[in-house]
Amino acid sequence: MNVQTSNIGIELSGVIVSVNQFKTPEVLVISGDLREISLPSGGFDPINHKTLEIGLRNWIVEQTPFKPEYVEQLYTFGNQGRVAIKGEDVSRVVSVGYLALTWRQDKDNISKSARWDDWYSFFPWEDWREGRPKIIDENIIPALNKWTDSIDSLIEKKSQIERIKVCFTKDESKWDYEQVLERYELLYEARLIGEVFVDKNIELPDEANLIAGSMMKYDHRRILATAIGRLRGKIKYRPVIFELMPDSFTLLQLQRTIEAIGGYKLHKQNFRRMLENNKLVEETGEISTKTGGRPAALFSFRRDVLLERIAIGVKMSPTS
Amino acid sequence: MNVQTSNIGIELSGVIVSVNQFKTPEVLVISGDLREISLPSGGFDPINHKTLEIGLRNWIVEQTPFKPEYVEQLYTFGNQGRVAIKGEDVSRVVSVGYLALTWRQDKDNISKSARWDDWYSFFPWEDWREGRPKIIDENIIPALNKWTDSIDSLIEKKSQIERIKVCFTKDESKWDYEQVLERYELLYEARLIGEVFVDKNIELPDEANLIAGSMMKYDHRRILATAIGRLRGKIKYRPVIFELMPDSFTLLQLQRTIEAIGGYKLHKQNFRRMLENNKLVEETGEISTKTGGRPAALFSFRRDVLLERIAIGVKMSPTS
DNA sequence: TCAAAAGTGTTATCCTTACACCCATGT
DNA sequence: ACATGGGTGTAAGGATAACACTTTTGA
Repeated sequence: MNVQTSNIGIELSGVIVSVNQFKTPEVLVISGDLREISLPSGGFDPINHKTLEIGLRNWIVEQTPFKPEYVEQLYTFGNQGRVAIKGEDVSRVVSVGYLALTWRQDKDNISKSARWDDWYSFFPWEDWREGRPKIIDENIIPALNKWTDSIDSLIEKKSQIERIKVCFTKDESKWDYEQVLERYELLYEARLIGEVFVDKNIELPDEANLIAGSMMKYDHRRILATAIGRLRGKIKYRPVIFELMPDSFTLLQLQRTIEAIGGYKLHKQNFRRMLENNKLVEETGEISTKTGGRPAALFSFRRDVLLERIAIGVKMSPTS
Repeated sequence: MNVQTSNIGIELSGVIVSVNQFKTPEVLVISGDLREISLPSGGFDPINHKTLEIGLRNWIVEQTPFKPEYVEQLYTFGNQGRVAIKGEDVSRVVSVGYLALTWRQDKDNISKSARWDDWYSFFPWEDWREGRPKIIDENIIPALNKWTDSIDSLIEKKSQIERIKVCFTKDESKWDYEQVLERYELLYEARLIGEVFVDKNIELPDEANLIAGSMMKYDHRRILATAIGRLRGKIKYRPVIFELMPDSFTLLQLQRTIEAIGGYKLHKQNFRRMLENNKLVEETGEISTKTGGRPAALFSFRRDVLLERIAIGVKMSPTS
């Protein structure tokens, strides 16, 4: 068998997601010595890890006070940038990214090195809940235009302008909320993502951080972008959203959680009608008085739908 | 960085798909010495392969007379079963699966070791175009029942029976065409998939091949199952189907190709209306007289949709 | 009394699904 | 003439998207 067995390292990284107070989508990060932010991660150990997923779970338990239930593989990255130097060996690192979902009650940070960060701090252009983010037209588009201006090849220039139009369209109705990775890659190529300079061993310009969100170590921000895009797509056809909810919740809490993930607002009545049509939730009979207004009926997820029709999710187009 | 850099091998495998004569979904396979069937594959070489995908493409070009354009990563498998022995080293093999789509005209096999196989020869229970496959009720269900009968734990037995009900439901309207991998895994656990015996180093019972389709080497059939499920899901929301079509085609040819992938028949008028609604195709103005009946208008894919609205695909529920 | 959230009514439009029938060509 | 595939009309039912308004609580 033609399989190379040395000079390759496999890193397992987990994007652990939780929505804080049904409002802020957060990701569990490790902050290192130099204020570097990274995902919980570690090498795959073929002797002690029966499977890749078990390996990842081990690292999460070791590095954080969390033990997620729902875990799904995202993507395997084998980019050139990632090289590990160990003694004399120069080895490539292949990175397997995972997505984990969990609900949590406490809103505090949870240990010295691990904490929860708003994922939009890494992708400020992805949160459209309060309308089109200003950063897009004030910073990103001008910087992208400056970049395309500097491209010599006319064909190349035209195709990049087209790409910008698709990724950051002016027409709000055409914004594709799932293209998180595509937008990240575009900004990366345009050198607006700070990680480019680290990857290429160039000095970091001052503006880099300002324009395009907080940096992460290695390719972890790329993995996070993949996770957000995947999750946004998945809630539309699989009922994964309930992994992020407590056992019982009000309908508005559910709506706000979906909005936090999707990055856009939903229409209340239509959202509730959709829930009814798909029979996704059922009343528990209890009532919550702590919602800040009129007391709300509490609902819980109908676990049966997992068995009945699997192709059910939260299909909703953005509306306010 | 805690990344293990030895005793791991990465294998790249490609599921190269083409639909023969708008009818038979086929996968490019390599047949080895002992009539073993495998996917085009090889090890990731961190020195010569810039990225995983480039590595895979290299192997495909080396092992087959094909050069696919559309390539997408499927999943990374790190199962225990896969162990490589090289000299004294015992190493784990992690397997990165890819899906490639291509159109081809010739219906013949293409070289001594590489050939096209109907993918349903590996998954005969997945082709519902002529109704519910007989193999399900005649072989699979009885064998699965025999298996659950032999389970001691009552809880375990109940949960496996539930799983069978979901995977191989009697209610045709609830058959989930995308759950190809889930059904494969169930059959694997029930020991109806021949590969189990190879993986566990047990002698192969005679019936194994008969019940549950042709075998493949290593975990290649699992990768193929993943590919089929992914492709079936993807054509519903991305216009990937056109990667499998020639530049111009009749509407029935397009319909038959989708049916081949999906494993079920579509309703002609509704299918055409959907194409119109989504503006997926446009008339070329030409007419084909070689279709066997009344001459048909030829259509081509409207490439613009890739730029316009990306969330367009072929959403169709099964109907005859 | 007012802010904040809960909860209900209605309508136009579009998509889905399901009917069934006629048309043009080659053999 | 008939088999084969090409191509169209119509209608019921349901989902979507957009309107706005009333109700109940806590501060």
